[in-house]
Amino acid sequence: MPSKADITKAHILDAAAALFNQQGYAGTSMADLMAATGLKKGGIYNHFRNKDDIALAAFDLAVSRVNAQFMGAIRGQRHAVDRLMAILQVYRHMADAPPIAGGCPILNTAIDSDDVHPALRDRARQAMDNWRQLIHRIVEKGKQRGELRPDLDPEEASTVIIATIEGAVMLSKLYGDTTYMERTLRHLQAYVQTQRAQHA
Amino acid sequence: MPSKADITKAHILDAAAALFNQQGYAGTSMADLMAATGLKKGGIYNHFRNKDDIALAAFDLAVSRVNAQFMGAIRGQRHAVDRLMAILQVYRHMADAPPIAGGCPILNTAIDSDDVHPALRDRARQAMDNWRQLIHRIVEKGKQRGELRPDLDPEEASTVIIATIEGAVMLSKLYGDTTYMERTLRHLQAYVQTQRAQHA
Amino acid sequence: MPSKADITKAHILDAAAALFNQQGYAGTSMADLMAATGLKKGGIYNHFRNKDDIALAAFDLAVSRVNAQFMGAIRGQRHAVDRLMAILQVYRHMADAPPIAGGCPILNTAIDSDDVHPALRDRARQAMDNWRQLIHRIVEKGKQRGELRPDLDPEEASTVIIATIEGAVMLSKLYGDTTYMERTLRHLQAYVQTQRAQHA
Amino acid sequence: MPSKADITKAHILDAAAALFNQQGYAGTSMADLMAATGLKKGGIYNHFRNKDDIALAAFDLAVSRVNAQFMGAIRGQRHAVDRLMAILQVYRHMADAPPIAGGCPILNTAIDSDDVHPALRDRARQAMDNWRQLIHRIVEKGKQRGELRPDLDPEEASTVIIATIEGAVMLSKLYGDTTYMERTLRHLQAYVQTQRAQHA
DNA sequence: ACCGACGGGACCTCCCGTTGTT
DNA sequence: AACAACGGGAGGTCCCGTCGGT
Repeated sequence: MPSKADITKAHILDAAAALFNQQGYAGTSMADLMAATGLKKGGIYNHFRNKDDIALAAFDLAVSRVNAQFMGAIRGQRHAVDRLMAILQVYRHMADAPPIAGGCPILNTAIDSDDVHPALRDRARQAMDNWRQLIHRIVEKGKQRGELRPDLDPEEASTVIIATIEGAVMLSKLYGDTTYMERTLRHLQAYVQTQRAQHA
Repeated sequence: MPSKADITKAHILDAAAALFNQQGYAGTSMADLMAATGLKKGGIYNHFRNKDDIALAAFDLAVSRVNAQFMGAIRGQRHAVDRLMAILQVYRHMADAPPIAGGCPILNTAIDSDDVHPALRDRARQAMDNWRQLIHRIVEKGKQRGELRPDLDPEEASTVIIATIEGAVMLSKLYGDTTYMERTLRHLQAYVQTQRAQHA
Repeated sequence: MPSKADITKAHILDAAAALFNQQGYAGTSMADLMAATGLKKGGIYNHFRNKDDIALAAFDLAVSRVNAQFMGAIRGQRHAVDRLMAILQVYRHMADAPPIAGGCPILNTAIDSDDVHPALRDRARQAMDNWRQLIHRIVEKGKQRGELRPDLDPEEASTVIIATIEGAVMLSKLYGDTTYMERTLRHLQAYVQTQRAQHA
Repeated sequence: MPSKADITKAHILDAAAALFNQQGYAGTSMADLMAATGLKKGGIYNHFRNKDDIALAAFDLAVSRVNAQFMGAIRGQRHAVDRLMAILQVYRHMADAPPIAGGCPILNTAIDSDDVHPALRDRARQAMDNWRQLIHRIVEKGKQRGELRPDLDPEEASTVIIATIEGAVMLSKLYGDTTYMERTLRHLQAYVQTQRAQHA
């Protein structure tokens, strides 16, 4: 049973997540937040200590939205290859119903916060760690189960997959054209299939 | 014979390129530029109309620095595979002597300017176009010469290579660890080698 | 029941009306307003969007102050000649208790805004229209009632009276000497008396 | 034989007179002057110590232009009434070929400088004195010669004529409509004719 | 005699955060 | 819990004037 405070706080974070993800930390003002939430300054500062506080919580919300998509996608899949393919599939349809406006929050925050906002950068690192470990575990477990080639390095697999996806997210966003994402996903799908263990 | 104005302007752009690339457009203030250049506002505004003007010129400078590295790297190479490998090699040693502080200016500007600064975003698009076409031409010519597999799609190759590199730049920067770049480069090198045409 | 905001806003406009009327639009800075109101920038910008907004509202206030004097003066008078004389009388005693420091706001704004500030100039036109119509109506009604000569042109009468008064305001202000105003009023009073209808 | 310095100085003053007369002292920047003259800052400051210096000299130039029109108009006239009518006539055709853009420089400067720029205000006073004395002398001499009514007060005549004209200048400028000037001139011409001495 | 480069400061506006009030 | 009012400062831009060069 959410209290009124929780509802307002969630409402603020919902708007803040979109704004910060699109405009960046320095590019988003409290006035932007006031306009987006319909609240006045006092109404916002009742729930957060300062702009930093909002940005950090909004980042967490944005990441959790994206993660929810991953979790939903891999839930039904048991085989490591299927799980990896499911993750890739998430990005194929992300343009249609994005979990958060403005592209990948981890990528955005990593670029935006670097050299500027250590607290945010640490959050971005942590979120990236979680994502890397998600893929890492899938690969590790797939190897144990004999679903993936035994010589596949989980570190390299997770790094390559994530790097390629993030680069594709950037390209598609920069051009406003999902073609770049699709080309990249095709490549990654082929790569993943290549890692499938060969049955004797 | 560069005039004093040219020297000062170059000095401003040198500082601005580093600042904007690290802190972003909104995150960089004219006061930052004053501190970095040692000039006062009057001295800076004598050479540029406004902050936008500086940011755009600084971006061009940063991109030209990176491009210069590419051009130098592929100059000695004739074979398409060698040329692509040379480009990858540039990123292997980029951490040691970066052409510009703060990482890839195209990536940074693409993320920073999106939804916020159309003029900068257009510059980023244009710079990205140039880079894509560089790789595209190498692949195209390589196919014509029979150096690369005839079924290799130049669009996909350029997209995949760039996306993966940019993602790796982001990862290495986020963690302050070149391991991610190295892993990714290893993967890309293998990918490029795979595209080499098989002689009968 | 005026809210605190209304009081502060009125306080700002009171100071702004005097400042703009004396120093002009370009000659009055927000720092001047801060000093005159005792408020800081945040306090002022909470009530007005920008300097223009303040200047326009301050002009309206200044004009309304002057108009109030006219209305009070002609209230007790029924005869057209008496009404016109009452208006002239207002200027006779204006130096003792000016409704607004700095002289006639319409004159000041007309000169100050011309070729420079279209919005202010339009306000000045509108205020001048109101004033002209006030005199115009007095003359028109006086003719209908047979109080004024039937050959008197209301347009010319209002134009001449206003032009002469404004010129006198300028002269008296320029020299800091009400003699010029008094001479002019004497002339206008004689002019008005001349327009009285001759009874058979 | 004007030196090059004189030519440049006159060129600057020519532009400055128009700018200051239209935009006022505070509303005119050195950058405006640079754009209008085609000179750079150094070129202007070679001939004037500062902005004040330019404004004062430009005002003198503007006034001398207007005065030249008066002098030319009354030169051919010997009778006092004819001379006064000639002065009025100057304003009738001023809209067609104004001696200086922006209206009467004395009026503009009187309003613009009041409460703000004592040096400029003193110049405006002095220019106004000259003008008043011009009319004063015409009236005085006209009375001595028996051309004007012996009971006409030169002080009142000059004050009324000037005040009315200046008010009309303001009205015509404010509305961008010479009708107001024409109505007022008609009134003043009738007034002047009334002052003609009655021959026995 | 004119231009070029620059200092140092004022300009208006917007910023984030705090306080008092309802 | 929300708003209204405000402080104090930083934001980018433009200002006037100086000085070295040519």
